[in-house]
Amino acid sequence: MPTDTLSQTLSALADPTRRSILARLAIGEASVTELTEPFDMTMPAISKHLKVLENAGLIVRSKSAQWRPRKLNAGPMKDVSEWLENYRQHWEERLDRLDAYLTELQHHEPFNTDPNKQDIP
Amino acid sequence: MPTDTLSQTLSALADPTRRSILARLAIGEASVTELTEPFDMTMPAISKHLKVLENAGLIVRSKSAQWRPRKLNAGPMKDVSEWLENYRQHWEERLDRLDAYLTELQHHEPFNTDPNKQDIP
DNA sequence: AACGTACTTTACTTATCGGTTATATAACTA
DNA sequence: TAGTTATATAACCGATAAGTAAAGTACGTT
Repeated sequence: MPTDTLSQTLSALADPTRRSILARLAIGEASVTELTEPFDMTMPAISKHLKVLENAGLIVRSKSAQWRPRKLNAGPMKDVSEWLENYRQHWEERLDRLDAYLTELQHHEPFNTDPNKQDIP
Repeated sequence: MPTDTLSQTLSALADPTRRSILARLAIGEASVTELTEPFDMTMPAISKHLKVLENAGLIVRSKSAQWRPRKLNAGPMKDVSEWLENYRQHWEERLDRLDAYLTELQHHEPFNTDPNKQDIP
C-alpha cells in the first residue's frame, strides 16, 4: 500500500514514544536496549516503533558486533517543515494592509450561498 | 483516551485527503458539499475527515442557513513548526567548526559499547 | 561447544481508522 | 404542509496499528 512520503513521515511523528526516541537520538546514536530503557514497554514494542521510524527514513540502522545502533536522520523533517511554510501566514499575526482588507471583506460577506460564484478572492 | 495535542495534530495531518482539504480551506471557507466534490468519496467520509480536523483544532465550523462552512485554523500547525525547529540543525548543511569536530569524533569512535559510559558529547 | 547478550520475528489480541450504506435532522422553498 | 437541499449520525466492515509473549537469530565469551 504505497502511501505518500509526507503522510508516512507525519504518521511516524504522530506518536509520543517515537518522538521521544527521536529526541534521544538527537543527542547521539543509541542501541535498542538503551532506547528501550526509558519506557514502560517491551523491547519488541520499541523494535516496532524503530521500524516505523526507519521506514519513514527518520533513522538509520548501523551495525557494531551484536548491537544495531540507530542514528537520527532528520531529512524527512525538512519536507514537513517546508510543507508547513505554506500555512505560516495563516498562523502568524497578520498586520499588513491586504490582510486587513480581506478580514473586512469576510466580515461583510460571511458565506457565499451561490454555488456558481467562486469563494476565491 | 487523552492523546497529547501534538500527536493529535500530526496524525490529523498524516492523511493526504485531509491535507488537501486544508489546502482548499487556505483559499477560503467552504461548505461540506464543496469540500466533497474534488474527491472520489462519499460525503460521510469527508464529514469524518472534517471531524478529525476539527478535533485537532485545525478547522472551525460556522453556520449559515443550512450550510456548515468550515474555516481553516492554522494555530496548531505553529506548534508542529516550533517542535520541528528542535531538529533544524540536524537536516541543514552543517559547516561550522563544532560539527566538523563531532563528525571527526564519531568517525573514530563508531559506537560506544560500554553501557556505563554516556554517549553524549 | 555451550552460554549469554542483543536483538528480531512470529503469532496473537484488541483498538482505531477509513471507508461504505442507510437513516435522521435541520433549514429553506413552493 | 410537503418537498428539497445540506449535513450529520449510526451501524457495519476490512485493514492497519500498537501492544504482548514466546521463539528464533547473530555475535562474543568461556
